Amino acid sequence: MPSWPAGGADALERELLAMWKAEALFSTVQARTAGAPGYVFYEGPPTANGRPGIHHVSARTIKDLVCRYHVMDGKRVTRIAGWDTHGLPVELEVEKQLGFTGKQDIEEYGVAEFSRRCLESVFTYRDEWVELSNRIGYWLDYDRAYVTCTKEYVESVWWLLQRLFQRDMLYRGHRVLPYCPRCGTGLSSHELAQGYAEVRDRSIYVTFPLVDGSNRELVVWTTTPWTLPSNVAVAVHPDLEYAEFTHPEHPGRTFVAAAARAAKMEEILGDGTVTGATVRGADLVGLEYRRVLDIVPIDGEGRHSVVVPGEFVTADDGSGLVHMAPAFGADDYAAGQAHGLVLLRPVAADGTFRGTTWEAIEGQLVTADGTNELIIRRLKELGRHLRTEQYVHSYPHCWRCRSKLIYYARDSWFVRTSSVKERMQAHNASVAWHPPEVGTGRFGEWLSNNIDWALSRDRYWGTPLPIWVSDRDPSYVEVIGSLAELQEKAGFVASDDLSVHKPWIDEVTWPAPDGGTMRRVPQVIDTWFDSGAMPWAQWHYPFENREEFEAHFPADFICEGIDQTRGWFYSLLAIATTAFDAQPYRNVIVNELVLDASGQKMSKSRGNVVDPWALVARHGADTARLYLLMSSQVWQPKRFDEAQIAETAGGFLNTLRNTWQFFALYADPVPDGEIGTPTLADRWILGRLDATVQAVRAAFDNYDVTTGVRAIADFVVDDVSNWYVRLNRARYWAADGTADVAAVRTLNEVLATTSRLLAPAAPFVSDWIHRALEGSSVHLASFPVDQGRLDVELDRAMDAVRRLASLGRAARETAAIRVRQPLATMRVAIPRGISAAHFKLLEPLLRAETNVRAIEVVASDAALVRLRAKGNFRTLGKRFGRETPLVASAILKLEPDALRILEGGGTVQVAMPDGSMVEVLADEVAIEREVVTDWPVASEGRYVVALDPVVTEALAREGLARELVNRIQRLRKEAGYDVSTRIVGGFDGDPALREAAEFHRGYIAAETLMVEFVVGPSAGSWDRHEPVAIDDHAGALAVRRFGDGRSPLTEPAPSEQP
RNA sequence: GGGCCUGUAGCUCAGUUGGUUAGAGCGCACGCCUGAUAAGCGUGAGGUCAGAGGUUCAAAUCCUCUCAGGCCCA
Repeated sequence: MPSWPAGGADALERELLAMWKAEALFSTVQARTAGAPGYVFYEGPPTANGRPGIHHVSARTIKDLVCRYHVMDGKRVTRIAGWDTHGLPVELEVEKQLGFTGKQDIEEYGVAEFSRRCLESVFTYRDEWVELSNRIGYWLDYDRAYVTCTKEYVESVWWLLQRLFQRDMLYRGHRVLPYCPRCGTGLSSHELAQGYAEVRDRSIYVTFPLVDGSNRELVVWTTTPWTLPSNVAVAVHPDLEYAEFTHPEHPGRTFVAAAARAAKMEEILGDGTVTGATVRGADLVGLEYRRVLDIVPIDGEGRHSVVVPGEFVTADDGSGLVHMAPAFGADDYAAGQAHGLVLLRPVAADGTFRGTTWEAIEGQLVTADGTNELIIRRLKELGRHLRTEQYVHSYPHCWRCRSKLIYYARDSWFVRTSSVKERMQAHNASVAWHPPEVGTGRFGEWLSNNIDWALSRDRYWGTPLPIWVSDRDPSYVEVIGSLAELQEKAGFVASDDLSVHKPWIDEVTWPAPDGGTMRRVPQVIDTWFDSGAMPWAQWHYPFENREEFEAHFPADFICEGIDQTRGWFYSLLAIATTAFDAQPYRNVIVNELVLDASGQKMSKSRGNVVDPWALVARHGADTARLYLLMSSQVWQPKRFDEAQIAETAGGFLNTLRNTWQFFALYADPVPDGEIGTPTLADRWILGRLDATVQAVRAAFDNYDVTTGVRAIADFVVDDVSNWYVRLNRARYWAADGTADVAAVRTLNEVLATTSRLLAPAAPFVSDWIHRALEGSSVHLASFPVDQGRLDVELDRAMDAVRRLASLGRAARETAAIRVRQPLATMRVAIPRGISAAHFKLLEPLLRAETNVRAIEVVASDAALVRLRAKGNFRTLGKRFGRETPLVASAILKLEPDALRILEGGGTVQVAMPDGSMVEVLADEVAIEREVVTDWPVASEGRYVVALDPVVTEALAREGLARELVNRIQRLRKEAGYDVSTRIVGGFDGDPALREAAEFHRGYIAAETLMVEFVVGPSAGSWDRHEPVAIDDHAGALAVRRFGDGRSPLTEPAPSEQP
């Protein structure tokens, strides 16, 4: 049998990778399952212009496990790689290379060349992604990977968009969007989420004088002074109380603010503030005021300088009166729509003031500190400024360039997702989320607050919106759904992937029916739409591969990080629902973040990022995979502690390797022929194996990968290595040189089946073992099936034996009697559920483990045992409720006769404190045995052992003999003998030791492969000759090889062993 | 401010529908084994189940609040 590769896990895994490559193993597996029933997996496309990190290893390990499991279970699993290639990250990377700072640079540089560079940049790290995935054993088909920027992919996306338009799911509108002035683009909410940061801003209180003839002034609070020139209304809550405040320092002025903000007003105006009459917000609605900064001409239609009602107004902060600039806030825009307000937009696309009558502020960036400064100073000059406060809040920033975002009304195209909200919720309800709370919680919440998907982006490198509009009548719109249509309308032929992108696609025009020209709208679409379109677009559906698409929709399984809640999880569902009212995926595993050892998020700035390559090189991919799978549930944030890797996953693999090495050492070659008679232990371990198979299958079927992998590890460590192999070692090195056939075959099966169980989780080491044992790759094997060999009675009995052995050792420890010293008797008590017959069969094993001559199971009638009754609260509670403790304490007082009745299944009466009698049933009482003895005792639950501590002369002699064996073995080792070296031994010592040696000479000789054993003074040359001290006995031992030509000894034949 | 998750031994984690004395691995201490040996095994110590209330005969488990950490959203 092959020997375990030297050089650690890395060497073993690289050897296998080379083998897999040479064998084309992945394509072989795929080909073999081609005709099998399908199990559909979707790979979420990564953006390959960033490097893969440890969390990608985590997600890919889970994906790989589930896919491998289903393949081994006889399914066809298509595993197509995908690359997300569009979007702002790509553009920004190119901008960085070129030293650009904004869209103007791109325009000047030329969009054509810019797009070319984006295409090049997209695959910067593709090789690293492929290599790392490959290195960790993640199998994907890269040959037909879907790439979102190919003309085929784009065509499928266009087809989907056309379908949405036909279904009235795509429309043009305005929306106030978070907008990055530097990048010149609106951000989607999922992008927005990534850029919140604590900032300190100035907030100001300003006053708007009413023009109703009173001297009242509205107190308005804003955190964005730059929006004040665009103010057209003030919102009040119609049900809120507003009060008039006056102060001697402001003679003749009356300030209006929410009554609930009185304390704030006093803080602003100072001590002596007088609170006057109150009025409901509804009564303020409709009042007009004088504009505070009259620097923007009002040219549009609509109302302005008016008080409007708003349900969103609160009195939690500010003044309870909210300034409205409809172009620069979502609430503001909605209020503008509702109340017919004019839309003032004195800000250009680059975020600077444009079109004001105030020269100083023209061209200033609205988010710049100096701009606010200017405005505040002017407000002070106008006497409208009341107060400036520091205001610390969480404010959105551009997730890439860190610029402060502004909210800005833009022309946009939307997907009408809100109209199918209930359908999305219904589809979501039938998704099996792991863990479930993501589906009901985070994702469910997100869906229930759904708003229309703002689809368009004012950028360059993305799937162009396939919408052409007449330049004469903007209401005439055509949405293109295929390249063929474009060819028909405009003679356009897509020459390459770039040709369907900006700027080339923008050159495609055709005459409009109204006499104008059909020109494409300038926008591209949200990259998330690309990835969410992959179920269709990866097949170039519907232009090709219709059968493939139909066979691969919906997905049985996807797995991504929690950050995809608003990303891919949503875009898949939104597209499937709006376009087809279909559910796109059935089972989802959501994996959480990988944190560093102290629970901090990994980030480049913290410098705590784990390099996956270095990690794999140090520990091996299997170890890394197992650690990520085992250490905690994959949907919990994982503290990544490298020290823990070696402890958890490494420990398990170490045990597995040792077990293998033990097997290879003694069981080579695996004997042919009939298996012979399996021992109880063989039957037991095969039963455990089947139970493990069942547990692992149940866990994997339920997408609980952690529990499944843990079950394998527990089986290998506890059942196989620590118990089965340890107890059966002697069967492998039988004296005649041939190992016990049943033992070898059993362990062979256990290891081979274990390697198949483990293959989805740890594909390298499992394959190595499987090849060594079976001569074929584990990845071509079937996932094990439970063969029903679990004998529950035997299993329980063995479990009892293991517990009792442990207790026996504990009892020895308390009595300070070492295990080598045989003892006469151990009394044990076991729970009623253990089959006596099976226990009896296993008794020799327990005797050997605890080194006792006899085991007595104490029965209920044994004098040494006292029966004690305890209430079984679980059953008692159901029947007696409040009375439970009373009944339980009455049960404690039951007499032995009553207990025997209960043990036999009968019922008895117990006396309650009030003198009444109640009947209790057998299953309401737990009978415990207490060993009444002065022997050393150890117990755990209902398991009890008591050891007879008396060491008789014979036992002492035997103990000494065992000690001698032990010392001779050590000498053999020191002398460097092979395990099969026959030896000659010599011993002399005090009378007790000599007697023990003589008496047990046969036993000693057999244990140590001793051909001759000289007891008493002897001469001659020895390889080793050393004094021994056993307790207070002293002697000397010597060994040498037998038959090495040295002087013969004249010893009588060994005596028979007693 | 809202939503979700987490808090159990020094560390990492289990803990079923509430039920008798809350478990494991690692680490630690002590010991065993020496034919798996640059391995293996055992025993032991170690816990106010984050805290406070509540429901219940009975709470790590259910409810409420508080505290701490994380994520997401405003």
